[in-house]
Amino acid sequence: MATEYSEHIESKDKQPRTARGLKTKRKLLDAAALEFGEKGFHEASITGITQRAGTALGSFYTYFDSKDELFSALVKDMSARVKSHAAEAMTEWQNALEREKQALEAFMTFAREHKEIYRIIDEAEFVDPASYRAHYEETAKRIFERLQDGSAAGDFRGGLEEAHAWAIMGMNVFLGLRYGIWSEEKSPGEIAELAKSLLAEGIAKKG
Amino acid sequence: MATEYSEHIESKDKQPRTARGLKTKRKLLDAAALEFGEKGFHEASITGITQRAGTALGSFYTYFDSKDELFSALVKDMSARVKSHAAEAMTEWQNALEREKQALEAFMTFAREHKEIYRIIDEAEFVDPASYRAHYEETAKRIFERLQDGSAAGDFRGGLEEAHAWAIMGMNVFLGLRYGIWSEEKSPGEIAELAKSLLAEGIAKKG
DNA sequence: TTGAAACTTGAACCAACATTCAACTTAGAA
DNA sequence: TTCTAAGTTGAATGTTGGTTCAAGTTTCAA
Repeated sequence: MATEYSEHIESKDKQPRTARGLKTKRKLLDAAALEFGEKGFHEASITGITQRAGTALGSFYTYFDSKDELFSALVKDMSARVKSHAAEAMTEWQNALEREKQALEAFMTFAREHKEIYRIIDEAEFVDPASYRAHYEETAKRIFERLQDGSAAGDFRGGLEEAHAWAIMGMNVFLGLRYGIWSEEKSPGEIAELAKSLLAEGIAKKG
Repeated sequence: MATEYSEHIESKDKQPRTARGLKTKRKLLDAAALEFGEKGFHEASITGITQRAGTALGSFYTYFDSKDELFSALVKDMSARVKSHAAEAMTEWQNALEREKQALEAFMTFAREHKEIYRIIDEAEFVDPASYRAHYEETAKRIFERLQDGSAAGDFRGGLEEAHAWAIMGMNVFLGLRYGIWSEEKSPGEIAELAKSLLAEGIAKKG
């Protein structure tokens, strides 16, 4: 899983200046995502990261100021990647409801390919609370905007609030955890379809 | 907030045998809930806990085998308390939809009074994964049973699955975080009503 | 009243890392 | 080719904080 780490990951004056340095930094970043995903922030060690990366312990500090700073960068990166992955998956759509389905399906697919994501973002609640909060607030805002679009387009009813976005986000996160990470007994498509119908008409008996 | 800690908290041979011991243990438990809730597992220290409790460092080990064991007990206790608090709030109900509303409202009220709960249960993902999983699996199972009851009673449609329960749980957890812990700009009643209508009829435009 | 069990105390121990650093190697511009 | 900046290395440092323990105090049943 080759990954592109974006600018926010670069700290002030620790940018690699040669091809060799760039390669080393990328190895460290990828190793760190694995290590943190597997062991969690506190159980993970710099030694473990540099061992996975195949570099010396000291090299870590050539590119990062601290363990916290690295983790923080990783959280922001993960957050950005979920976002862009979902965005890509929602290019063509005719119906706002269908679009929500696509968003969940894309998220679940991404989660299956990057099981570290839950551990890293969840642990940010403790290690980097600001990023944790920012991640969910931004995600909710994005969902809310889609809801408003949907209302304007006549697909959704009016009067939808920020809270509806939070409800949907919570639904997505938990479905992703249960059916993306803990087990794969149901496909993202199935789960997304089920969520879509819940969103469309609720679960009350008609009549 | 005086709390009752239930049996699972007692470890094999470390039960207090006198009134004095019982009192000390309870002080430690309450202090721990605060300390963990405030700082999280790793930032919290035994020293901090015993200081809050007003006991000597060594006393901690008269009642607990380790920091992990204590945390584990606390997670199970919190989980049990959320459960029983919700159960109490759902005594009288005529309609399954109304009952779900009551469950969420009770949960949010509980969360506001015990803001530690999120940090403690969330951090269990790292410190005591088995308890974390058990908490959510049991909660989902309980919701699923209510859904089946509701279908049988003719309030909910048929064909509801475990995944619906997970979706509802996720919704509740995130609404609780956003409007119970992060801000209190909306009352539990308002939020619960909003969730009820989402659950009842979804958000698609009728017609 | 008394003595053994229960409980309390906090200094000392110890292992686990995060971080530093000075010596060394490599890259690549001039 | 040469020379300096960039990068690499891993042993050593230092701190933090969980856990132990031996000496003291309190409880309470007999």
